Amino acid sequence: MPKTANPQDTFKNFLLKSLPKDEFERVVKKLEPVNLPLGKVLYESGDKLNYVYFPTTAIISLLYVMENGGTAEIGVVGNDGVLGIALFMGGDTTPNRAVIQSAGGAFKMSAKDLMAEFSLGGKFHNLLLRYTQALITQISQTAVCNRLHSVEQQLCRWLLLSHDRLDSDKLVMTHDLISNMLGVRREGVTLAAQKLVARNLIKSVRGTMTVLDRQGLETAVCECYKVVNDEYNRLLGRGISRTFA
Amino acid sequence: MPKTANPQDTFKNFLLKSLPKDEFERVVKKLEPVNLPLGKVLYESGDKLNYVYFPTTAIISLLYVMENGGTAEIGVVGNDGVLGIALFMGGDTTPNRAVIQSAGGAFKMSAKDLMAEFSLGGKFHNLLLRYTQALITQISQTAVCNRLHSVEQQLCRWLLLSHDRLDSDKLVMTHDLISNMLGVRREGVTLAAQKLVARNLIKSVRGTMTVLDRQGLETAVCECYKVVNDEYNRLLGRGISRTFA
DNA sequence: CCTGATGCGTGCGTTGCCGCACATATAATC
DNA sequence: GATTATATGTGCGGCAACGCACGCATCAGG
Repeated sequence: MPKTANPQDTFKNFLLKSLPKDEFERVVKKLEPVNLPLGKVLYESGDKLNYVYFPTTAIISLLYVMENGGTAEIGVVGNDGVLGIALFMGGDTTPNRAVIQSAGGAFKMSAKDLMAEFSLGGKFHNLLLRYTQALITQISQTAVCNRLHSVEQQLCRWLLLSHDRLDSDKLVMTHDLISNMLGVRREGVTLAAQKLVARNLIKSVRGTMTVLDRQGLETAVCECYKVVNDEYNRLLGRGISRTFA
Repeated sequence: MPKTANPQDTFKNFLLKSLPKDEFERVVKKLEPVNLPLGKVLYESGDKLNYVYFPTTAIISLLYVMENGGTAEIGVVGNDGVLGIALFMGGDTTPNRAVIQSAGGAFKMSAKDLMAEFSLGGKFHNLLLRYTQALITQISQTAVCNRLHSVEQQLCRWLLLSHDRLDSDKLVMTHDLISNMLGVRREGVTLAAQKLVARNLIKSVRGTMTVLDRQGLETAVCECYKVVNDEYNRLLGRGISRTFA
């Protein structure tokens, strides 16, 4: 690991943190810290994956971009996991765009190094697959939520997913960007946000949303959030949710 | 493999068919043929997975069941793949229900046997992971489609996904069942079906829908179908689509 | 052949979200 | 502190899908 990196930071990523000592020592040598600014596109649809990313404080959004330019988020990756699962799953591209939803740090690892460690079949292999399974649940539940729930509920879910992956209660994010993630109108997000503000669950001012009442949000959200969270707990042995952290 | 089974049938499943000779010989000994009637529930949400299933002529629907009883399909498994990926991904349960959408045959394999072969890290391991990646794309695109496309487009997609996994052009399926899969009203399916009938793309009579104009359906469907199909092609080296079969 | 069950067609009022237009409010720049 | 860009608030017409209710067609079993 390059001199500038703080080895302590690797522990902010739950996958890396969960590795046994020997594997961790080997993996950490292959990691390179990177800073990821808001809006940066890590992968474009169809790109060859040269690196995978283990976020520490950054949050990455997986988006599908339609032919007509419309977008919809299919999942989100933060300190709970890794971006680039398609690599070890055997494709070397994905049909999705990966964009930084919240600026922050991550560690990147080359495709070659990742595959070398993955093929050893140790805890690393196991953890990556379990994480993938958890991500599948997240994507599945996104599908369900898109089908059956209101914009307001989906906004709650989105806020909680983001909040879980942040240190702060403040999300730097415009209604317009959120609308792109959720695949709804910007006005729809504004309306939904207003309802949450009226219930004193969040604060929403120009470019930032602040979580005021985490528990309240959890009662307002649809069951989808809990389903996903329980799966993360079960599969990765640790809650992502900050409620039970 | 038990005496009753026809070894030839294993080739109807594309994953099994793609195995190299030595691995195939080993795997096929562990397979047991089963007949799967319409509506049978193979896994309930949270069930421990004792078997995985390699469909040959059956089609299995992966459903999420909401607390209020509402359902939505997140993906479909047929002769293109295998039901029970959560097993080798490291969970031993899934939060979804798996139900037979179209009656037919499959081969089942015990969890123990599957894991033994999977852990050898051969082509079997590789194929299962690549298939999982393709399934992830299918689920992702379901999420996108649920968000952005009309019931009519989704019905087209659903019809094509089913048609691809069948020998026949006739789908034994009521509007009511389809509405449960798509997570929409029964009347919505009726309306959408009528529009497709008016365009001479399908026939729809009490309990069966028949594909009349496969190409026409493909022009009517949203891009989601092609995205998924291209990924299956790319990852598994063979089209699922019957257009290019 | 009758009867009940099942599947499909249709109408009606309601709702949630859309697209658009535009007003206002808050930064950022000079 | 005036100007410009960006972010949010609001209103309006339109539409797709919803929930509900009911009628009609088809099928299975006595």
